[in-house]
Amino acid sequence: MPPKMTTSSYAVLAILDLRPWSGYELTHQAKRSLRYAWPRSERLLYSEPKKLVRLGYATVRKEEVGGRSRKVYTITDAGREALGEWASTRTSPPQLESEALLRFLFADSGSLEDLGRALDELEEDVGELHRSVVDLMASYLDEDEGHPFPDRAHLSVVFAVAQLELFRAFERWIEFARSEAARWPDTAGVGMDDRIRAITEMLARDESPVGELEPSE
Amino acid sequence: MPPKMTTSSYAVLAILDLRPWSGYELTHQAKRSLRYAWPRSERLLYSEPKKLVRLGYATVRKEEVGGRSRKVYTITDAGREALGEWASTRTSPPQLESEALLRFLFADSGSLEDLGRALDELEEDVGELHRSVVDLMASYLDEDEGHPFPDRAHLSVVFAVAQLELFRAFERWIEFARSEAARWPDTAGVGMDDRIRAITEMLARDESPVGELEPSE
DNA sequence: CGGTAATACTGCAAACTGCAGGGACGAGCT
DNA sequence: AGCTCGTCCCTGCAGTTTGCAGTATTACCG
Repeated sequence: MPPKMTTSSYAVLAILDLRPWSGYELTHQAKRSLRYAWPRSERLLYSEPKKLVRLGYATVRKEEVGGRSRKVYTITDAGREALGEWASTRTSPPQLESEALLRFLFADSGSLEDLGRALDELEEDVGELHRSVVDLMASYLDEDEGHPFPDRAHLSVVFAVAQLELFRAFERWIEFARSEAARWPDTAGVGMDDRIRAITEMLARDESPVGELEPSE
Repeated sequence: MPPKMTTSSYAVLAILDLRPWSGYELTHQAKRSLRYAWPRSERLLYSEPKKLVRLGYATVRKEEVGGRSRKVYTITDAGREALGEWASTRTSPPQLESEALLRFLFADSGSLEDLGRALDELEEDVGELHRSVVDLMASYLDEDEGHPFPDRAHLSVVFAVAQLELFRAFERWIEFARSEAARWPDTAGVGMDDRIRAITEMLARDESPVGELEPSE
């Protein structure tokens, strides 16, 4: 049986469609683009192109650059065809993985300080991603640098808008969560008090309490 | 060597801290809570409690409910202690996985219709999650239902605020992306035109183009 | 009396991750 | 001349996680 094409395989194939890359370059390119919508380990990114070769969707050639060898992968016509077919299949639903949010949900296992730290860490992590996207946009405008694939700029820029909207949503929530937690005497036992009930009522009406509700005391 | 505690193990342990559950109940409870911040397969959720038992963090007892047997897991003191220690460790950075966003980034592998469909599918999937959270909030206010663990309501409600902020951010972006794509003659070859440059400049200044910029024509 | 759904799991192959390891090269330091 | 440090360029392996198939009982509906 031939190996199965996963979404990760198609993601790598799509990168290969931009230009030929060595395994090493590919993992680093993926770190800059895939990371924001399809995060995968470096290890997998080294393995996928081999699978693509076995399936006839790519070819390898070994290059020797001064004693150091590298494997350069190139997409084939069959590979481009497979990509086109992928574009017409149903996408899988989006998934968010956040240990900090998980900690928040089960914050009564720890102290208020633990909760505060989890929020700080989330802010730090999101802030780092946020800055890196803003910097990337600045580099697209730079006269010397510019976009690595200028005629694809519309896709990566509108894609970046999605990231920044999500980061901003996270940051707004962190503020909100901090101001709520500030009035809790402890992580446990607050329950459905008047304020929490008011927030729940807004949510049940699909309204946002963030920035709308007066901060409590 | 004893098995290693992963974040998933702690997540299951935290659910077990609420009350004892059977494996079956646990997987269904997890589907309603973990899903939004730490999505894991049903299969894993059946395996984790066994590991917790091997580590002494939980105990099992077999119950016979009318010929049908079930394994009920209960947290131990050692388990509660482990939970407390988990609360003080560094959280891992948040990660988003969205095949629809991935498709958008590589939309030039397909047609404009493919792109539109990917956005429709994302809207559908996010809408479903969005509605399920709103419904959950309504059930917390219901006189008959209420919150399953009333004194934990503050945590799950503020947690739900995060979900809804993120869903709204997604939905706003989908609108924006659709209106941008509407003026593209094709998925490929638009590149850094005046409008995309204007958006890039806003992003590089960390401003949001969503709802700010006039819709094009 | 048969069909479908819900209850309540387990086994297994395949996908994916993290870490360790291993050479070769270039730059900078002593 | 020899040394370390960082970057280049991957591979092997053990362990985690997923998806699917399979199993067996009870409950409800027509």
